[in-house]
Amino acid sequence: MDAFYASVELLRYPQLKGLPVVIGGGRRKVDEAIRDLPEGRTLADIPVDAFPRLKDYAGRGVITTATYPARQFGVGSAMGLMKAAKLCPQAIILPVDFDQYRAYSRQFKQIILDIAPVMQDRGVDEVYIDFTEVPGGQREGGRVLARLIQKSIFEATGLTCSIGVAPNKLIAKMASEFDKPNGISIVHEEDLQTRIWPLPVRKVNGIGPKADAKLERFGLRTVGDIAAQDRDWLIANFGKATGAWMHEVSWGRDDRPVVTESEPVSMSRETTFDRDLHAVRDRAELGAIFTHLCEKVAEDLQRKGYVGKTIGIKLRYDDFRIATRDQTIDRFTADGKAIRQTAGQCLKRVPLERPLRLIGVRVGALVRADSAEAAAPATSASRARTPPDAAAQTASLF
DNA sequence: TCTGGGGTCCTAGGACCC
DNA sequence: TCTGGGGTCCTAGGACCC
Repeated sequence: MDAFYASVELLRYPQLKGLPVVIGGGRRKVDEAIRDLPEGRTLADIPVDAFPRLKDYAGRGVITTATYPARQFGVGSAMGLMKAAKLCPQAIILPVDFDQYRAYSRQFKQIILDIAPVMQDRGVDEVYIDFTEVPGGQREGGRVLARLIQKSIFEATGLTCSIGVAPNKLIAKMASEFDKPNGISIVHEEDLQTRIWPLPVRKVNGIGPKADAKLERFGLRTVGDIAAQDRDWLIANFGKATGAWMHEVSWGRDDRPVVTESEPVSMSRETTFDRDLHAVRDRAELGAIFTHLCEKVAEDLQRKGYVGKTIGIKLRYDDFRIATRDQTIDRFTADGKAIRQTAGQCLKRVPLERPLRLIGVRVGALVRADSAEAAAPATSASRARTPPDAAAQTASLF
């Protein structure tokens, strides 16, 4: 989907069309500014001048989505609000409304499913679709079906998307970025050298900042540069799995199927504070937030019908380093109090001297609540062990 | 005044078992 | 009298993705 969150916001505030708009996460002030907007006859009647501007509301947080006019200023996803405010102070800022995005997400995915049932979920705004067996899926190399999907989604929602059609997921994903927004790109196997090899390695789904930097150190900038290397050389320098994978990918090879169903592995909740908090000085505030996160995860598990037995915490310190601790208990649970109890034990094992920026709670090793496993006590093989108290002096903090 | 939130997968060491 | 080999599970950290 094209600029998904922002596009959904423009559906309710069409007066913002053509303007630089950014969606920024988790800023209470922005939520309040939107709540306090003057009432128009409809949302579409609220004057543009009444909307909050980035320069007045930038704080701790990042941009999740920017409209195309905002991108003209160099503003983009994952950019800090402070930096974005310098590039485009007059941009309008709106808070994230996940419930709304999820609703549109369900809608566009259902439209696709009705046309092409082999669909893999890739988050709220992206899917893989296997056209192979869809009647008419091969017409004009897939373009006819791609057009039908675009048209159906637009007519039902007013949202646009960009589609890449290719022999596998790897190439299709890259192709989907060739013609944005509202475009269709078809890439054939024989287009590898002309259309894929010139791309920077970072365009490969799975090559992130670290791999990019390492490849750069070897002077490898493009996908073609990787393809020109010996498979054995890649393995020698990047490891058995990664090296072999890079070799396959650079030659456009990918045999992963489109997976239509999968079970969740973990569920978590985390929050970044408005200001850094200290385990001792801000103990009460932290404790309340921590308990609340445990309750939220428990609600999530119960609503979706899962139980888990590995409870974990995550801390982000003021210096951005991350610490995680987890503990596996001997019964599956989705109970807030049980989660809080074990998460509290985890907290005792982690250093709490530095100010904290974020705290999170996670439940993993999930099974469906109605499964046989969920009811059974731990087997001897998976018997939980109690880890030692590594930071006993902080034991009383929570 | 840098840098969200919710995920998956991989690696590597250690415990433990047969 | 020197301690093999294979397997699973658990834990911590890290890379990456949307």
